[in-house]
Amino acid sequence: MSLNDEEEPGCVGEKHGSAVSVVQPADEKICARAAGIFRALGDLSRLRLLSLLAQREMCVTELTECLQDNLAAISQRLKLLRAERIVATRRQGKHIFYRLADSHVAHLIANGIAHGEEPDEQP
Amino acid sequence: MSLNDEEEPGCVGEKHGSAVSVVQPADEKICARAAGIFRALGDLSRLRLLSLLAQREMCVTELTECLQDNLAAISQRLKLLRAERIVATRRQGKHIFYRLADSHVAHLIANGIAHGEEPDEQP
DNA sequence: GATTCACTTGACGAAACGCTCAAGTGTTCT
DNA sequence: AGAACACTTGAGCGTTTCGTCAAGTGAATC
Repeated sequence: MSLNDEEEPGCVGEKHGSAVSVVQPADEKICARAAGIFRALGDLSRLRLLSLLAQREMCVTELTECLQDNLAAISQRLKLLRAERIVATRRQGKHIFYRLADSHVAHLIANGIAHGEEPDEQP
Repeated sequence: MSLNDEEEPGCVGEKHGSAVSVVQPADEKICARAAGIFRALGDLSRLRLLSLLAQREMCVTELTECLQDNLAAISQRLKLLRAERIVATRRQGKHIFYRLADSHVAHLIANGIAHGEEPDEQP
């Protein structure tokens, strides 16, 4: 006989081979958009940049100073973040100011970093 | 004279070249951990998988059915998600059940997908 | 204890990514 | 108009990532 308490090895009470209670993943387009955002946030350099923009609006030169990095590299990162509509821009004379595009993105970043702060959780 | 309303082109009211009000990015380790999590979530296949685990615990075979994909591919994805401590496992006889590792991760995923649902926001 | 089921893992090639350099655009100042 | 400033962009290149295949592990069953 079987050693475990379950009546059968079937996962959800259904026979294994049959696709009876197949759970559907979230809508494809929605998932793709979400994955795009997560991918954009999933790079240390970009996330550092965003953690600055989460504090306040900044122009590219200022970001370059704060991050101590190559101007072109930062511009490339901003380009990607713009493409994912994670940041928005505003021109003022010679400067172009970047900010987080919306509050939703801001929350996502804040939550992610908050999670990063935690030592670990295991209930 | 200048065409814009600002008194000077300086970004934050400070002269541009000087690093007076240099904002610091979030702590390095924390950022790195957060970026790691975001990177792991930033892949369509993995996010689809996680959107299933957000609904309930599942074993690998069941995930394979739901996602209609190669077993080894899914196992590799799970390996990565395990390494980032985004999912946790539980063995029961021959089956290994996967679930989201903690509620924080669950929220992050839910928020990301919720954002993906929105048409757009521009205040 | 040998076989089957349910996975996991290592290796390899293809594709995606991120950085750097050099050149280009747009705006302001002289 | 020309020079200077503040970026942006395209191309090239080394690195990383992903999926696939074949082989390996561990628990249950025969």
